[in-house]
Amino acid sequence: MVERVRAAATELGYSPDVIGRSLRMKKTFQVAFAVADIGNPVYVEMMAAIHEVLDPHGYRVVVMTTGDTPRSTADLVRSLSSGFVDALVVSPLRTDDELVRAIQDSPVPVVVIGRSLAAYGIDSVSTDSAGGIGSAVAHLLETGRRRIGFLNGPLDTTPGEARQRGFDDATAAAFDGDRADAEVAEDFTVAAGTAAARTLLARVPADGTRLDAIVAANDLLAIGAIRAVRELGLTVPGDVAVTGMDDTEFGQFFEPSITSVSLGSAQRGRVAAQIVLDLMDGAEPGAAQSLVGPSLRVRESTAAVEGTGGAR
Amino acid sequence: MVERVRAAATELGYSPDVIGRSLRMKKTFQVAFAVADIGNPVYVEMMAAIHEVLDPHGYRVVVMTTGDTPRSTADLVRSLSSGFVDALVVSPLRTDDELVRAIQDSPVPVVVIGRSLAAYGIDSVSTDSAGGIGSAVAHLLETGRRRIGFLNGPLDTTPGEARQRGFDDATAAAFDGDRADAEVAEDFTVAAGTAAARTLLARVPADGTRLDAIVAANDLLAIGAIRAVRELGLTVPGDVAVTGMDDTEFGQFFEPSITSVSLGSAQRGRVAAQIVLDLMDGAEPGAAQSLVGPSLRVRESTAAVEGTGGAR
DNA sequence: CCAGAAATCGGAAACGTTTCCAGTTGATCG
DNA sequence: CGATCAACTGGAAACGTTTCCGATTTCTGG
Repeated sequence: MVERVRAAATELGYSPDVIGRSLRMKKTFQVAFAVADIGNPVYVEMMAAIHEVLDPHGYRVVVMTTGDTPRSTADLVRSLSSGFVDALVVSPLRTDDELVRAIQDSPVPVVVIGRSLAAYGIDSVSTDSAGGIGSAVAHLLETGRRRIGFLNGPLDTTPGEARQRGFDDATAAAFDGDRADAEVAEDFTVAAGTAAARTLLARVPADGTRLDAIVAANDLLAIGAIRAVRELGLTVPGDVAVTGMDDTEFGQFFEPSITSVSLGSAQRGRVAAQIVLDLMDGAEPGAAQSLVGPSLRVRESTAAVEGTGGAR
Repeated sequence: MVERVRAAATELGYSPDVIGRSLRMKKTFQVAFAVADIGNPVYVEMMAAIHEVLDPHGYRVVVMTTGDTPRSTADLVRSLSSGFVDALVVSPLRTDDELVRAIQDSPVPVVVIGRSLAAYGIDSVSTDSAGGIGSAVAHLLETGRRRIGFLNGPLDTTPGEARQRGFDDATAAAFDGDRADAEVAEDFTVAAGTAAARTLLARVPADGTRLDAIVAANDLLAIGAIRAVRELGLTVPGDVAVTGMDDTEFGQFFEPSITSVSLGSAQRGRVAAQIVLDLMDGAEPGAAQSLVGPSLRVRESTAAVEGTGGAR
């Protein structure tokens, strides 16, 4: 009997109404993914990974944009109380008390991708971007570079802040912060990177040593840096080595291909999605704290220079 | 009184339950966007544009992946009958009768981005990618190129088929198809582009004229082509001019920056979203047929060569 | 001051599903 | 053959909202 009904159901093209079902079951089978800028390749990668994990479990992914203030992100988190999703994955650019409180008060599970909020009992997936910058610096020193410039994005963002700390720590450890110089670009774009890199390259330090390496806080800034280097008639990696961060397709296909620190965006997305599934399955909130380690992908833009060791 | 209630509502952080509301109003305030590969920059751009248009009207965007067969896309369209969205925007790689029928039978408005389905009474937003290829060919001829190769992706896809037709038409019109040669890459990627471009460049035509221009069916293939050209010790645009299609950020920042035919992905997304809004507002289905024209963005990769006119 | 109209208000139905319970049927064992 | 128990079946309640309708109150004009 039951199979005859099933047969008839498929025959007639009947599928149960999701809304009635949701109302009764108090479950929407939807998960929201919220970021400031859905065009950013890093977030696209995360979204694709989240979708990939959640889809087989019957969950749909709803895209939301947060705006770039913690305030608007908090508003969005509060709007979850209207009950259109079963959980939220959010990657905020900046975090403040209001946002933390909104997340803590959320009626549905929330997982944060970005900085660890373990201290507040919030499930989060973080990465060690500071350490990633450190590994880029180490790689440059190992391949014979002597004087390193840092091209960062805005310092009042979570990534900008962490990466700055990473650079300062790494250069302090290596040579007391000497032979290191930093410059902040307007934002994480190629154009801003070119502008800031020009400033960085124009500076002549006291001891007269020229920059022979630039660590950029993401791949777009790295491309900007390469442009600025070439404007001066210098070559990459011959005169100046350049590293990026995020390991985007962009950087892989650029010429020269760009040495980049992968922060495992797809992996972070997958992990966050898995935590969300566990949470909806009744796991203890605030218990999941995951760290996805950075890994350096060495490519052409930091090739050691024959003979001279890369310094001049 | 009503305002006191409103005040109390915000005070207590109350927001009406979306599900109950949807059940009663028979409206979910959600629109689905379905494509085969959400990682593709073109689709990302569309999605961002759709989101941008729909968000202010209170609609959420749900991401779906179709798989790349018309069959799985049709299944997805049929699944709309469960009523989780108010409308669908879909951009199928391939179209067949089953898909057309599924769309016609859909209980909610569907807008197709891709090939025009006006003949079937389906609202669609299309572009003239064939004409776009034509304008690339024309530009190359105007800047003195003499022998043109075409680097296409799979011919059994809607874009691949249209672009091939565009190239054949344009070269037939210009010189009876002489001095033109085509090669099909495995798919629309850099690696496949490099491989196919090698084959293309290796061919020595009867009259001995070497290729001095390559028209690629998208920007990734164009980058692949540039790699293959450089492998032979030739330069772009000096020896060989290269054009791409889609006008991605990728191509803009590549060196040389790539001349590309913009198909207005963002614009197509916006238009589709607007049609969806009209349809949900009671507009006549099947009436909206929009064409977003291609436009050539000339950049470094097709710069005319001084003196020689680019031919050798 | 009253009749009628307008505005306001409260209650009930409806949306489509799942879940629960009571009632019925069928089977098994004493 | 009868009693007990299991399995199955059908009906009703519940989920949270909006909408509709009738009833009550308020307002307006004669």
